[in-house]
Amino acid sequence: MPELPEVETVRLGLLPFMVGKTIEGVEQRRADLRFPLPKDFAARLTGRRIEAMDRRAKYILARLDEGEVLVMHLGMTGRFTVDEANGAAVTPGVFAHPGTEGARHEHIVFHLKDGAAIRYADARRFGYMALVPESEMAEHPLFKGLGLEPLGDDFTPQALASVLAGAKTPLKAALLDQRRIAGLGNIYVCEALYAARLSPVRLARTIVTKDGRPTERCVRLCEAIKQVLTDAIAAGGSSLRDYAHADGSLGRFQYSFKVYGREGKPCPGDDCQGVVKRLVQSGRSTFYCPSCQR
DNA sequence: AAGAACTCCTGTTGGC
DNA sequence: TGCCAACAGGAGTTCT
Repeated sequence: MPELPEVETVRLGLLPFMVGKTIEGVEQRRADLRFPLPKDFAARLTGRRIEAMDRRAKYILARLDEGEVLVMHLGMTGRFTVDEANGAAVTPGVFAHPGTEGARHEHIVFHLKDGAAIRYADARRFGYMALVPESEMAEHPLFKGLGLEPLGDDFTPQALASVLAGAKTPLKAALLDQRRIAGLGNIYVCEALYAARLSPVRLARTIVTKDGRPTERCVRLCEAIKQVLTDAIAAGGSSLRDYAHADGSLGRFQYSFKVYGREGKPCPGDDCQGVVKRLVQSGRSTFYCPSCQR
């Protein structure tokens, strides 16, 4: 569920509570999430100090002293809440659920030495955590095949062209493929394609020249991806099912959706009379305007 | 070997 | 109101 902007929002929210802190203990309430949790997970974390928290694609990376990295992926329903040392509860991100709803699926709690607790709940358990030595990150299966970082300096029209060149798959599927670009999900692919006025059905290779150079469409798409993600992060990400409970810590970008979830509504384009259409591509909903996205 | 379909799991929603 | 199918922000595995 969380895509890059939501993961980034969660990371920023956790940052002040976790960086520089030492883990006093870990409650692990089940052996696995999507995958088995690391062997001796709690023991290996206990006593470690969190030196930094970074993000790669949709992964949050907590860099620990002694050289390991705690890798966290939220899957579809992963969410963190923080019990502050002073007893207040904070939700650093966009996935707050009111009341006690989340407690049933609370699988992991990190207790910090300063008294704070970082709680991880995940109803569907598509999230996962791993412990990877810093030196093995680049070669680790989770990261080895990961594609371009869309907000990185090296995400250029040429770089985008190079990962789309020759791809016979529709643009929608290509942009969801984390081996090409890492961090986009269903919402932001739809929104970026709309912003670039490109059809999700168009074959990816058709925005790359025969010799692998970006076409004007590819340049537009590159810009659109960066813009949509940047705007979404600035808005604190998107909160869908829980947006009605907005309390200031929830994302606001859902109010800026142009096409996502807007089937049957008029295209928001200034001089477009089109209607937003929904179709299914590789089992996922795609929303787009057939009139102005070509 | 690329690309699409299936799969994991639980909760919510919309249509009858 | 109740029931149930469809669907949900992801992505690894298995098929074709």
